[in-house]
Amino acid sequence: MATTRTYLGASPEERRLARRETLIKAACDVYALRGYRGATVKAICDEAGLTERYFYESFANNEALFLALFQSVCEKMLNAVRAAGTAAAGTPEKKARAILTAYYRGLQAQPPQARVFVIEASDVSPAVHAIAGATFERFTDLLAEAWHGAPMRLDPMLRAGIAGAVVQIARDWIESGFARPVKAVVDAALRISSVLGAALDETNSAANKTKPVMTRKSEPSR
Amino acid sequence: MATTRTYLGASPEERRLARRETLIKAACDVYALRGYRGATVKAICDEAGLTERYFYESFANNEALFLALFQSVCEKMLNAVRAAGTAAAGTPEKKARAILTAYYRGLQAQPPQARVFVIEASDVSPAVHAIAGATFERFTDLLAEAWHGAPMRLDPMLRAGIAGAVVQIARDWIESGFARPVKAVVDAALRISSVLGAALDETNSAANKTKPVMTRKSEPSR
DNA sequence: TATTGTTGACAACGCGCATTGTCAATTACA
DNA sequence: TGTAATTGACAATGCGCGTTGTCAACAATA
Repeated sequence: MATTRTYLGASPEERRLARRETLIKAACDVYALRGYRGATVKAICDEAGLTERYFYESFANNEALFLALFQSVCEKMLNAVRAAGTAAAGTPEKKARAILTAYYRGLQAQPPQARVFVIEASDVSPAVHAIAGATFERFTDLLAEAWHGAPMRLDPMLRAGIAGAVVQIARDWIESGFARPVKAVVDAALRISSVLGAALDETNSAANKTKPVMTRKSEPSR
Repeated sequence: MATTRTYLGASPEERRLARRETLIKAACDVYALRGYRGATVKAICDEAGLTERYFYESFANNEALFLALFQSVCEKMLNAVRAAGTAAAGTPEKKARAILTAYYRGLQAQPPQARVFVIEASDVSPAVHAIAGATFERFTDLLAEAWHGAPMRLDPMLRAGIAGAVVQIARDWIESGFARPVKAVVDAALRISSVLGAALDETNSAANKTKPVMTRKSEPSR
């Protein structure tokens, strides 16, 4: 029962990876249709046209699949957003607007996925929660950099607040069925994120090289 | 099998309500200890010293109990916060600070409950989600009123953003084990909420009596 | 004290789903 | 073409927990 032969023109590894991809795509559809909670292993396998055995061949369980998918989605989102920020020339506000517009447009382009990955993801599991947190730390750093013009140390609580605002706006927008134009959504997020410009100017005017002396005792990241 | 006798000095209704209260208190402890997901009906009943029969006598299911408890917690929180805002005299900023301080202090006073009701509550069920949403609409209205000096129509997206910021700051703070002083937390939230002052002055300078003419097409509440 | 409402301990059933196992049909290769 | 790897369909098991039901022990009233 070794696994060594080519089959249908593909090596064992190729077949395994192909199945893995098939499962991921199927899972994405099922998540979008039923939500993560309602997505049973069987439903995903049916959608993929594969059996449970091949599910467990590539993933320890449903959560592991979701985690892999979520991680990839987050990376893509961050890349798109970073690119938009880099491409945008002009005032800090224009850069920040470009970042936020890229984010919300990305959601609007994939409504079912947006629902799953923005609204449901946070409480799928601690691991997913951690990825979401790290992703939005980076997202907010990009925003701060846009407003300030250079990489920036941010107060963790302020960063959390901005991230929370951006995400909550996304949630409400998604739940409303994208009832409002992107511009209105971006405007609200932009207005809130603008405190990054002011806040940074106040507290860290020259703190991007030397660490501030009055730093807090500890910094539990999340 | 009518239920009419006094028993241990209490009428049937009194006994039923006493059991209900016992269950609610027990549930609160179990939620705090294991989280909502880990709180089985049996665990709550064991903690209460009652049997499952009496659970279903007062609640349709676990979620119904949580909903009742959550609703009461939200009401108390809003009352406390409203009182703090009313009591605080002085500049808009001082009023807003009083509101936020009351909120975060309230969380700090009950760490396990804070974890459950701030972090877990949102995704217990759609009904709970709705309560949470409505609560923070009102919370943000209080903040806006503090900043502006009078009740105010708020852009829904802006309101969502502010609410998201306040809550996300709370979440991070709780997950850090309340690592930072309340003042630092309040400062961050206050800074973000300050856009309410600016935003309202811009868009609705005299709109608290007549509805603004340029109102948006529709307003899907959430 | 006898009867009946009331309570607590606990068994029993059902359901959904994850996870593993069986077996015949299909495909590659010697 | 025959043998062994590979696959798909599907049954079988196990587990957790919600929910309902049983029955003996306890308390109140006539």
